[in-house]
Amino acid sequence: MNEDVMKESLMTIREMCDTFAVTPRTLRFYEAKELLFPIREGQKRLFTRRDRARLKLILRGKRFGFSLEEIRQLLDLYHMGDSQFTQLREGLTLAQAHLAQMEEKRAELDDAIGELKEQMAWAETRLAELEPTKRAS
Amino acid sequence: MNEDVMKESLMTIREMCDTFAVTPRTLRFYEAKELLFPIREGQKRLFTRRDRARLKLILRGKRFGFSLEEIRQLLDLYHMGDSQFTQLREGLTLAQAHLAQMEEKRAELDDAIGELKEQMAWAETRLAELEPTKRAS
DNA sequence: AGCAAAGCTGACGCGAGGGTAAACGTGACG
DNA sequence: CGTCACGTTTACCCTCGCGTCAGCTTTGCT
Repeated sequence: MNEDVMKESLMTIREMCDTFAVTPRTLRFYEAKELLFPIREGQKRLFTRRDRARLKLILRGKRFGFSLEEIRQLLDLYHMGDSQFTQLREGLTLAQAHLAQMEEKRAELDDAIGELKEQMAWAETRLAELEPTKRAS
Repeated sequence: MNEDVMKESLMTIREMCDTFAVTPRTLRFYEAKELLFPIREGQKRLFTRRDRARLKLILRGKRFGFSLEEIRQLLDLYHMGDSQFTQLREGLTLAQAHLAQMEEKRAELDDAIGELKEQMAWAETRLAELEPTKRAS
């Protein structure tokens, strides 16, 4: 029967959490935000292949700094898209904007790291000045 | 009188905002979090030199990725510190931890940027494959 | 006296969940 | 059959760094 097929393709929330290193709370949160659509067996959620694919994309999107809302739109594009072409083009446009943001962020981070290092060097100099004084007195 | 001295050393919330490019809300928020201690003339806040010095450090700390709570602790160390030595040493220790975090963050960001670029390149390839197909059909 | 601008307090909202409680289900064991 | 221990569900408040809104007083200008 298709029950066997289902058994292999459906995962409980626990299995999902172990597989993807997220908490149950997170999966329920994503469901509430309409990012995932697990089916229900009684009260329990059962996650399909589709949910797993979506979750992978969600986690990847988060690493790229997309907001959950942006990710939801991209996922919707993916599954509702009449034309793969349009999906790809819109996805690319969004990705380009985000790439720019990420590179700007990295530049700021570099500046901050440089400035912090300077401050630390200064502090160490002061420390070196103070320590002998302490010993001498 | 010392009123003149005060006038020079005290700033209204507006002047503070213009000087430091922050909103009134931010200054009130920092006061609520005990990062700033403006004096009151009636119900109006008047910010002292000390507040300005603290605000500078707050904004710098934020650029370094410190939380406001961490910044508060550092500022308290600064003003309450019996020994400058201890202040500097503890500050340095905290700074070292943060520097490590920042560099880790930058590494992750670099990875994400690289991965995103790969994905974009792949998407462009697909687009290039799809576009002629569209024209040919 | 009237009115606008600035300032004040207090409360609620966001994003992306975390934490905890209370209730419900389910399986194993005696 | 009871009950013990879990696992899962819904549901509500907490976080952080403010933004935003409503409603109040205070101040200055005409």
